[in-house]
Amino acid sequence: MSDASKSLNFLEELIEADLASGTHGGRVLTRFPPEPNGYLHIGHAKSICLNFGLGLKYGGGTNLRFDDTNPTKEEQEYVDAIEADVRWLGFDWKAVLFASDYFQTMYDYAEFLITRGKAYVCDLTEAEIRDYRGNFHVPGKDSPYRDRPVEENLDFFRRMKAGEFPEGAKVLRAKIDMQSGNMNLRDPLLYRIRHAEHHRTGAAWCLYPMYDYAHPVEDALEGVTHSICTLEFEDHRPLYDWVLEQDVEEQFFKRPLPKQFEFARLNLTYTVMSKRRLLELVKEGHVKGWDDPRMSTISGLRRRGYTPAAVRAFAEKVGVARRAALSEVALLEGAIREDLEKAAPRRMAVLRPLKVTITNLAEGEAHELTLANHPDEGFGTRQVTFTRDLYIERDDFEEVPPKKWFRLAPGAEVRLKGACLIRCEEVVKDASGQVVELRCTWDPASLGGDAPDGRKVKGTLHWVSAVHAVNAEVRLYDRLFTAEDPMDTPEGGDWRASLNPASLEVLTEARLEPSLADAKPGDRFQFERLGYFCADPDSKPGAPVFNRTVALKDSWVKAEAKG
RNA sequence: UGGGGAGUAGCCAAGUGGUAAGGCAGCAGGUUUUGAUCCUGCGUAUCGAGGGUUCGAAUCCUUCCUCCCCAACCA
Repeated sequence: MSDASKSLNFLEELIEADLASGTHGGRVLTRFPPEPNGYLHIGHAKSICLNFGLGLKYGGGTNLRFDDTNPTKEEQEYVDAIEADVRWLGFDWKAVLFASDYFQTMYDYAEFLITRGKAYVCDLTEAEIRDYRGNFHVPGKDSPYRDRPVEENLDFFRRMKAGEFPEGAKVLRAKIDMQSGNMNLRDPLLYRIRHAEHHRTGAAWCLYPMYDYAHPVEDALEGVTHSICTLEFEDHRPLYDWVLEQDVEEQFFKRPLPKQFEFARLNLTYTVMSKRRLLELVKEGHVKGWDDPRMSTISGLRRRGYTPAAVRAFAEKVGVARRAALSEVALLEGAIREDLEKAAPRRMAVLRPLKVTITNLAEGEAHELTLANHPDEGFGTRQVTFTRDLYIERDDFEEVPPKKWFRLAPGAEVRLKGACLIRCEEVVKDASGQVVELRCTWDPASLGGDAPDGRKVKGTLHWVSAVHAVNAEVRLYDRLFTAEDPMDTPEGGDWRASLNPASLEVLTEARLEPSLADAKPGDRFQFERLGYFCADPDSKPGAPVFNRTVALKDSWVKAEAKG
């Protein structure tokens, strides 16, 4: 994948500069630090590919570290799902670690900060703290507890740990600068009391560290060299550095200290990308679950039929930079088409069946045909049966064909893929005028696909034999939102307003060629002329359910639209 | 009336003073038993705007404009 001519992104440049100057002794260690409070989405996939990619490229590896510092939100279920998603994407971590692994060290370092007069126990209420903090235009004012003596701070902090105080009664704060223009430096909270069961440490602690304190400590303890996060943490960088730099005698952290770098998070058109919004979609029933194929979650993409390689290729194509960007889903769709074009075996499937009778073929007469599984002969062949009763796609027939119509129409001749040429002789309608059957004749001389007399047909249709076909459910997905940026709502608007009511269409009458009868969940195919499809976990032997991953590009719809 | 960032074609994104890579999308044509794939060709990008420095500026200086992030005991 790495082409010598390919330019480096800014993080690779930074790392190579550090490597050249020997800043970290030639070492590179990155980390991917999810909070186990939800499922990973395509935005996380970008971060995973970035962090693990860098770890791989520069030989140092990457830690998977769960930032489990808030027991009220985190669960083991999410830990398991996140590990599975990272593995599915194809990455291997150097170690699986947890912020909770460091709770004792973090506590010890906090006592150290207190001892050095760098942190204090504050008794202000939550509302008071907010009030004292000021705002963008008004500087904060010092807490009345700011100059509490060291011994008193230590005593209170230990008693906080011992569980003597209720939640909210006291917090530990860094003593930095209540006047700072950077709100993060106005004596940020380091610890808060939570009498809650933690998914890993149980009831061992009732004191939990805040992200801004925990994160740099974790990175330093693990020897992370480049701590890569998204742009919104930019203003937190001075605090990240402050926390580590208080260790002046280097008792806690080895040098050099890790450094934080920020990149722009991924945004995709026609979708939402925050855990909170995704959770709302699930809870409010707009989708069927975290792994609904319309979701931008990794589990959703997987169920939709995306391959890990396609997601990785997408992450590579979208690039890394520091400017907030909104990437087009078309890039993601292009990535999966590109991968599946090479990898997916071809099959014939009729989504909306229209009956075709070959009138000059005897009842019971059958021709066994051999079809290639892929343009690449290495994929081998399979047998299908051509009989008198067939189904073709309803969309492939027009009673009054538009200009440049290559498909079937009264009197028109087309090729049935891998079979023969047929001509439409008669259109049968029901009482309501609906076309219910096409009576056609075939040219026996064209068996195999071409007419010996050299006459050409422009259209080739996919088809299945009625008696041999297996019935299936096929789910067609469209974008979940109709707005490019659902979050960019007009004044007072709700992002849900642009939810696409037609994002899912379930087809229950699809007919598939028999080789698809026992498709296993996760099996991917190209249904000729339609798109790429993936067998859903809802499939049963003999009763497959397919999800459309992405449709094939279709220049006919454009030509038709233009007239 | 604070602090921190960012502005290069429809969307991403290289470029780090020497005269604007690449990908995606789009358009046109060719091949084709998938209107797919594949192949070929196609973009005057006022490099956010003005001013300046320089033989030479997307790159340096300056003024201005626009957009994003920050006021959880979330991460």
